[in-house]
This record gives sequence, structure tokens and C-alpha cells, in this order.
Amino acid sequence: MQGKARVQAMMGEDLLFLTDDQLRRGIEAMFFAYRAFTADPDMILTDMDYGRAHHRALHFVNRDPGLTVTALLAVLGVTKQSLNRVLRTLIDDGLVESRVGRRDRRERQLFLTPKGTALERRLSEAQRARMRAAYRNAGPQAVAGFRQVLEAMMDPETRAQYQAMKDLPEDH
Amino acid sequence: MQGKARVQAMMGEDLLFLTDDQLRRGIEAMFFAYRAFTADPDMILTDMDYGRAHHRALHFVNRDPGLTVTALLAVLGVTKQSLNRVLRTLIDDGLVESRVGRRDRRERQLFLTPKGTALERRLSEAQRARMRAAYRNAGPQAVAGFRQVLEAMMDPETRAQYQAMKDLPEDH
DNA sequence: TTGGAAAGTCAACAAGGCTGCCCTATCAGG
DNA sequence: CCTGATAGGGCAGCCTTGTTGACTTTCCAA
Repeated sequence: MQGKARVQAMMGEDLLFLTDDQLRRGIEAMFFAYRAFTADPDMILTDMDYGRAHHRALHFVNRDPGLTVTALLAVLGVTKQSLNRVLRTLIDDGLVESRVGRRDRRERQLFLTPKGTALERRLSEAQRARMRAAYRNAGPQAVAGFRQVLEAMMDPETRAQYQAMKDLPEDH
Repeated sequence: MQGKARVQAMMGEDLLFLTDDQLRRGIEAMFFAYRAFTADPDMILTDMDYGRAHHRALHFVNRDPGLTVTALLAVLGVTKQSLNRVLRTLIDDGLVESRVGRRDRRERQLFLTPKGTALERRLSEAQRARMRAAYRNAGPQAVAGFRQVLEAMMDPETRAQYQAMKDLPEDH
């Protein structure tokens, strides 16, 4: 045992990995990994004149069919106008269906059409394939740690939203 | 022991966390965490009419002073024009200095000025603070897993680049 | 019946990606 | 000493996706 490993052991677990250098490595890992994470769907998307924003919308509509525009807005954390532009093209192209709300007719509930479902599957399968490979490679214990750190990194409100999402699909 | 935990134990570690549902949770965690990850520096940056791209440039110039424009281009994975726009404002504003290359006068070597160093510190300290809190919260073992999964997610060339970076600063 | 919330629309703008083309300076090999 | 290749910069123009602000329509609920 020598060098950095020895120092870490001497420091004890509490202060472990908290040097600026270790934090910087984490920051850079996030940057590079996120770029890879979005690369596969991005390639499919540019082929069909869509962008990352379309993917995100498809993802969350697929995951929670019937959610309202406002709810989607909150999840994505963008402005109405930004989402609207994206949503409009998806609706016009027949990937997303917007129905008048059941309990409140002002609301629009969003659903994927079969065509939308197909594209969502294709995109997320590409992304899952990479994630699956990374998970397999790193092992179950690493995956648990991965998820723990990511959750701890989120803003509290986002984290609550994220944790609540595990119970879906809700009834709409 | 009940529900999901019991099922996982029954499945054994090999197949653990590899259901589509678990992968989707990982994907969403990446999305939400990355948004939080960039939020703090983004706020500082918009106040001063800079963007995320400026932060990235400052980060890598700071980490490896004297690197060439081509090297920075490769790390960031963007086009020359894209970087040039950002770099020009940083140079004009006196945050980055561009010196004629030592071994090859065609090259430009990039350095942070004191002013550039100051901003880089401010930005990365905001980002480190969040990362530090997340690390502390999740614990050392989780952090190791976090890094393992992120590395496994990168493209091979990027991973090689990332791993090579741990030896810096090089001599320029 | 009326106030206000939800949704949508329009206009305008900015950051930061991209491509393509052109230019200069410089280096290295024949 | 040329000549081709390389590093960098600049210009024009494109796209996506984010922003703000103002405005309308729809429609629920008090």
C-alpha cells in the first residue's frame, strides 16, 4: 500500500475522497459520462430532425401516460414556450396525442401514439443498452453507489419528484 | 425482507438491477442529477453573460495550463468554430491568455490570467460544494461505485483520455 | 357570473452547437 | 528552397432549444 491509497486509509472513511482533486475527478467523470449517455439517442434523433428535447418529452409521456402539460413542464424544468414548440412538432407528426383533460377540461393530457411508442422504444433502448453495459461492467454494488450519489446530488424538490416517480403509473 | 429486495436477493447478483425498469431509473437519475450538477455554476455564469461552454473551457485550461487549442478541442468534443467563439470572448475579457507555442509556433498555448483563475475557482467551488455534499451524504463506498459506473459509461476513447488526465499536469 | 388558473400563441432574442469556405503562419520533407 | 500539411482564426449562415413578455381562449369554482 502506497501513495494515495495509504493516505486515504490514514485519513479514515469520513474525509475520504473529499479532496479538491477527488471532487474534480468526479466533476469530469460526470461531464464525460453525460456526453456519452446522450450520444446514442442523439444520433438517432438528428437523423429524423428531432432533438434531445423531443426525446425527453417522449420519455416522460411514455412513463406516465395521461400526464398534463403543466406536469410535464414541472418535470422537465423548462418554460412553457420551450416545451410547446417541441410538443407541437410531436403532435403534428402523430407521435403524441393531446386529449382534453378528463377531470378538468382546460388541461391537456398527453399520450403516445403507437408511432410515438415505437420511437420512444428505439431511443430508450439505445440508451438502456449503454446503461446496461455500464452496470454489468461495474457490478451491482457500484450501481447502488452510483444511484445514491446521483440522488444526493439532486435539488431536494427534484429528489422528491424523482422518488415519487417510482410509484407510477398513477391513475389519470 | 420483502418486495423488491427479496426478489433481488433471489435473482442473485449477476442479473441484479438489469431490468428495464431499473435501467430507466438510472437514466432518469442521470438526467435530474446532471441538471442539478450544472445549476450552480450556470447561475453565476448567466450573471456575467457567460455560458456553460465558457465554464468548460476555463476548467480544462485551468487543469492543464499551456494546452493547445487543438488539445482543448479534442477534450471538449466540439468544433473549432464553436470553441473559438467562446475562447475569443474569454481572451478579449482578459480571462485567458493565448501565447504562441513553444515547440511549434503555429500552436497557441492557453493559460488562465489571475482574473480567469479567480472565476474558475468561483465556478468550480460552487460545483465542488454540491459534489462534496453528495459524496459526504452517500459515503465513500457509494462514491467508488459512482465513479466506476460513470467510467464504464464513457466511450472507450473518452475513457482513455479521462484516465490519462489523472497524471496531469504535464510539462508543456 | 365573474375571477383566475391552465393552456396555447406570437414575437423577439441569445447561447452554443453545426457546416463550408477562405486565409495566414508555420513546420517538415523532399 | 519549395511544397504540402497542419494550427489557428475569421466569416457567413444554419439549427435547436432555451429565455421573456404580452395576449387570448377555455373553462372551473366560488
